[in-house]
Amino acid sequence: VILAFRETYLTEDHLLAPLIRRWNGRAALSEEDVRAIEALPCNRRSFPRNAYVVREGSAPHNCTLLLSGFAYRHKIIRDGARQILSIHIASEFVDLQNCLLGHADHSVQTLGPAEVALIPKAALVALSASHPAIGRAMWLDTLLDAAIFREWVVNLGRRDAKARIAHLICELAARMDANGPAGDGTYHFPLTQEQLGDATGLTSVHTNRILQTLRREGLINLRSHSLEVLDPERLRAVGDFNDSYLHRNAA
Amino acid sequence: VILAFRETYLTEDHLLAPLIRRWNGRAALSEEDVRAIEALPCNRRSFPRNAYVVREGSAPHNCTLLLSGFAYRHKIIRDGARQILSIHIASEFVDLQNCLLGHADHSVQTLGPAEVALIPKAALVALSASHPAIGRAMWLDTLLDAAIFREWVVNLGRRDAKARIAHLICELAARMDANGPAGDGTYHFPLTQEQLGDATGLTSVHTNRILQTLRREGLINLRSHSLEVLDPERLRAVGDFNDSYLHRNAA
DNA sequence: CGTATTGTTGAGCGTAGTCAAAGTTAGTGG
DNA sequence: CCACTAACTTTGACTACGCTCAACAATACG
Repeated sequence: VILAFRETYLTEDHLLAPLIRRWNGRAALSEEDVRAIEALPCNRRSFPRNAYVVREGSAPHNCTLLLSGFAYRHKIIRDGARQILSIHIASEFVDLQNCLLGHADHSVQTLGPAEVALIPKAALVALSASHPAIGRAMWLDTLLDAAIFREWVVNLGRRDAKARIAHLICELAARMDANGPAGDGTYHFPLTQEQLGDATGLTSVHTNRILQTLRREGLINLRSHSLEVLDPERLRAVGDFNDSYLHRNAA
Repeated sequence: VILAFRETYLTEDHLLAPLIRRWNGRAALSEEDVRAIEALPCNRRSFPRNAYVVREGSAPHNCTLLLSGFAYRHKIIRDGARQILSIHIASEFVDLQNCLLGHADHSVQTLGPAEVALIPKAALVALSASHPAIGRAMWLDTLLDAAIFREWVVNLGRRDAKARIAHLICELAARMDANGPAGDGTYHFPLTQEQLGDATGLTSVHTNRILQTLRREGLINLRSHSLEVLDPERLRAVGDFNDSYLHRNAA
């Protein structure tokens, strides 16, 4: 609404419109920038649930923008245990780092069915060099990614199981609120309890027990793939959640 | 040696020479790029041990390049517990993210005395826009940072105490090897056991016990601030360490 | 040389893990 | 549409890794 004047030259039905909208929301892109993004070669692709988008060790030549659905990144360690590194929602890149890194150091998988746009990494790198505002937007995306990783380090290293799970729920809710207009505290929550455990460094059994106490205490209602945050303020307190690491005002 | 032809236009005694050398080591910078870096406004500053370089919540207008010594980044959570997020060695930026993020989401502190170069963040941002190769180098620095954070997430989430500590030691040794020509398996290791615990999500008491078993098993020799890696291969096995996440060949 | 910091040890405890089984839900094919 | 199956969730009993608290020893430093 406020940004309407900026958007006169946006093509709403372009495949990359969600990306342009997200970047434009923090610092205005010039019309030339927008045209250059719209001119990127890209392909739409659909994935079923649990499909691998990127495999650890591979050398992808595309970057993947998530258009709809959810995806997660993870590493498998020697003994077969899995650690989830991040959860991604629509309009985010799931593997922007592969623009400059030669091989993928972790895998990316869908949660539920998802649609993506594949963009050749060479085209993105060239664009970042020729259009400084876009280069800056990609760099900032990387910085925001890293800020979330740092908070996860804290979550795993220094919070107990209940706080870890509450924190993760708060983070996802906050990020989804930022994307859509949100409102009623109800979210699509696509993680199984096993995946939630793999994201928080816990077993699925213990995750289950903690979720029961969060339910019993009237903080959340989570069943099937639907999450209801009943008492956001207390949940944030339990999870020691402070959204400043998300840098919502960053430009 | 191999890069000698590139380095004819490098000024070896410039304050930012370590930075130029590091960046030049992965992808050749043009003479114009090097001149632009050398023209950056910057100030040398010395810090004593345990000095705060950046405080969480502040809005710095400089970025800090570590010239000598060590520094670490950390967050303090509500109950006072500390989580160390990363350890930095000479020639690395300790807070490059503050170029684009408005406020620091964590603190940076020295280990031992350290010398730094302070560069106005506005100058770095401008340079990244006007010189694509430099913008790319900064973006890559951020990506490498993030890759290490991801590995730490795995370390904290899915490895037991012994593997966590072994892994951290392997990582630091590998990064120091990459910097200096290294060789004999002896390193300056500036962390106290309490700090080592804060980096691995453990208490100092348990860290102490684990270090004793690593010593007893003939893997390392760590006393005072001197680390000797006695059996690198077995240490890597114990720590489930694979250096591919460090992307040593990235350009 | 004295004091603060860092490292070491012991005893007891608690959070989270393991293993195994049963219950529930969702998805698939006849 | 229902039956069957696979995936996911829940429960219980037992275990263990790492924490807490407290005291003491060694080292570094002014």
